[in-house]
Amino acid sequence: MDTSKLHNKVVSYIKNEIVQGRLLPGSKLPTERELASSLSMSRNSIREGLRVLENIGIITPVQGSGNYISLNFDETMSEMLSFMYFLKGIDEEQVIEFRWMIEEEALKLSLHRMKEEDIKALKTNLSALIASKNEEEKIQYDQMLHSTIVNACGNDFLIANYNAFTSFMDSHIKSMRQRIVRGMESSHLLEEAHRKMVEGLIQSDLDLSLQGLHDHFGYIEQYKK
Amino acid sequence: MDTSKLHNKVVSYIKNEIVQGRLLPGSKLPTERELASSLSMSRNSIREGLRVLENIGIITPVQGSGNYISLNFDETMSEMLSFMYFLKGIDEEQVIEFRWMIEEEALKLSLHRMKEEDIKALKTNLSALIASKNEEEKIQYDQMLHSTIVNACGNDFLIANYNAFTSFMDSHIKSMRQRIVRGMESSHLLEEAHRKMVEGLIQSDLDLSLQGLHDHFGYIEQYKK
DNA sequence: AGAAATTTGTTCGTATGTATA
DNA sequence: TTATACATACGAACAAATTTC
Repeated sequence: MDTSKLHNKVVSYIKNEIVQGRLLPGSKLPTERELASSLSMSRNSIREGLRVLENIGIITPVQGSGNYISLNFDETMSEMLSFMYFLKGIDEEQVIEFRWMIEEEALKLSLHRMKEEDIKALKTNLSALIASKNEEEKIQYDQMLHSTIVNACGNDFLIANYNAFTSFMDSHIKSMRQRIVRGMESSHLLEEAHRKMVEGLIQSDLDLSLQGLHDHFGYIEQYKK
Repeated sequence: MDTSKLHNKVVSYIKNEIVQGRLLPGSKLPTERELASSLSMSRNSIREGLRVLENIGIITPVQGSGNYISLNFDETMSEMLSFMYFLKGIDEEQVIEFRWMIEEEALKLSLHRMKEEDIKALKTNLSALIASKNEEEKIQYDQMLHSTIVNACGNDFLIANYNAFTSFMDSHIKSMRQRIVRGMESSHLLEEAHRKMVEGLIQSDLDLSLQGLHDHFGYIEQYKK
């Protein structure tokens, strides 16, 4: 870490306190004045460091009370992805392509790692998806179903990536899910794709699951040749 | 974006300037005093906002000169991944698993997207890997070869993820590459794995490429059943 | 080459709004 | 309700690095 800037002193200090187990989620940090005193730096520099920690998702400041350990990185990652999207002018095909990749790999992992409650949740989501009448509901249950699958995969990096990406998609390309849902010529095809995914997961049938995923995203021809 | 805090004013202001195309990479921001004046806030608050922008990777401050648009998110992502790694106590198998997933998907994409120069670079890397005598060199060329493949895949999200992850691995689990290299019982196996990957890519033979990748990471039994 | 001006880095002091006991 | 503790915010000043003349 860059130690040339003074404000990074408090960043690495707090990080280290967390790593050492002396600060846990919910813990209250020393007051800004105390930090300034103990680290021998001004309160302004302390505050600049705290803004970095806040931005990373490590702390949450509460005026009048104090700074608290929070530990939620998804939002920051999502913000960065959003900005990348704008700046690089990334086209939507790349977005779908990436989402497809993540979900395919998650599917492979979840196949053998799903717990009873995950399967139960999947069945519920699928039923709700099929039962839902309007597009808005379909989109909602579609999202929940995919999220359930990925969050059961057991790989924290993959999960964090997906959650950040999902949050990014929902805030900046809201219409994407809608277009995917509409892209399935009839709602029957959409239901069928999800049914395959869920059935495959329950029966540990990878090919069936992947076929469902393929049906779901398959209208992108560029990917997978 | 949270607008309750004053310092976020400058964050959204600069972001918007970039999105509007009025600030490009390399552009110099108005001075802190100018920003303070034009946004009607103190220099201290401006600076807190600039620390956020710096942390995201949007600007790079230069003492005595100014703040400049930079746009490199890899480092921030890498830092967050690092911290996730520490905090969640993620085991190394998950790390390798995630890397494997990324590389496998990148391989599939690169197979049809590699340019002449990429193939040339691959051949060079492979030769250098085979020719290298000591372990340190092997590790270096191993890294370059994998990086070449991923960066040819054409998906910016995947590439950003890989670069962040690579940077994270190299700074926190330096020994991982070493162990992979040593994990191949003889250096012949390591060379063979890479040869398959490169040959497969050149001949558009996906199975051969994937087999090479599998040989490379295959000592993890948990993944891929 | 060197001095002056500019700009970020850092500090101190002060005032205000919010939370908590 | 009051008092205390705390984060939020401002302004002025000096140090250090860079740019300009």
